[in-house]
Amino acid sequence: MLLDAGRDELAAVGPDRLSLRGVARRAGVSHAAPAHHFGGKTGLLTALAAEGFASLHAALADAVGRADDPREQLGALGAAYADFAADHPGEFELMFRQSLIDTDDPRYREASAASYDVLRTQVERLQGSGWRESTPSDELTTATWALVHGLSTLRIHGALQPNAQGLTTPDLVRIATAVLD
Amino acid sequence: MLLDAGRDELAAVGPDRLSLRGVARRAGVSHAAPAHHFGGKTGLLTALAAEGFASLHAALADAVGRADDPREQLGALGAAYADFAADHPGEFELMFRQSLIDTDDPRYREASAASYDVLRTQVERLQGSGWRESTPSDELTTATWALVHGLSTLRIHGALQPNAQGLTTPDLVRIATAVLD
DNA sequence: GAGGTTGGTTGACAGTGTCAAGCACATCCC
DNA sequence: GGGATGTGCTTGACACTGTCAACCAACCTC
Repeated sequence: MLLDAGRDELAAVGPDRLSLRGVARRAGVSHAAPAHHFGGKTGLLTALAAEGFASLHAALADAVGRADDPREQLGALGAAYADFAADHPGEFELMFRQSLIDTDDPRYREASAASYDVLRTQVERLQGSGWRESTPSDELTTATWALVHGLSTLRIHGALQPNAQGLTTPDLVRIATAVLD
Repeated sequence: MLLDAGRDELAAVGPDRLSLRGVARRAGVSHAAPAHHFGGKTGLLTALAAEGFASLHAALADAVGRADDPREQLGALGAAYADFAADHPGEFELMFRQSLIDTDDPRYREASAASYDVLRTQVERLQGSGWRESTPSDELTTATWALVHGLSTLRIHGALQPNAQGLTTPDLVRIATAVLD
């Protein structure tokens, strides 16, 4: 499958160095087959990004299901997000590179919105039990997402904080919950 | 100046589509001059990223100087960070793309560490006056940076939250301080 | 004035995305 | 059965890219 080859190439070299011809070599097809099938490089990358959001969505939904207490569920969500970013850095980076993908693609929009909804629902559930009731839920969702997203990306890029490279996912969750409580 | 042309090209097309030959055309020199001068594409991009961190550092230091109250200073820091990201999205994106630059470059390391130090100093000053005393200062700095960084990048990419496109910098600061207080 | 350093130029090379043209093969319609 | 229509892919070309070796013209230093 061409998408599998693309995912492998993405994991191997990252979104910047991914080439259609490399994907074609990996899949054992001619150099122009990927572009033909997906309409161009943007098409393949968009499909991979949408697939990435679908995987993230599955991981988030799974994380929510594993915990009982709403507060633990939110922590599990954050942990799943950070783990996904660390385990699939190529896909994760691609998912937010609007210069490489077509953000108007319906499958991409749908997949990213579904992930967002998992978090929003969880934040609203937690607010329903009294947590930060006075903050508008969309703003609180944005802040939560930004915090987890920022921690995840800064850990991947690892450029800024001198000590951030060694942070484990439980460390990140602890830092985030300390701020959010 | 070759760096000026690089900065212009970065602002015009972004880090992904920047080409050395485009920079050369803009500067009116031969196609190989930029690579010759900076040792390769990575060299030019690293120089631009370091320059970007120097600009960010200047903006942050300036923001701290404009306010009196330590809490207001932290808000001003966040606003300056978000404004920088919004005003120079190409440079900002490049500064965190470790696949495009040489993160071991001493000037890059120094410039990014200087920006981080401004925030760390401010967080410690605020903790000295009683704010979140029990949280380790490096973790609190990391969380603050991650929150502001996440808000800034998500606003630039604008992909996730349905409503995040219209958020102004004061909105972001309000959201961040509501969470951090 | 010789020798080196600095800051370029020119021309080539392999690799890239894209596109038009074609080709094999399956499926449908009669 | 026999075309017609599509689908999935190949082939070959094109312009563009980063990199590299070779060369060159100042300029400074001794």
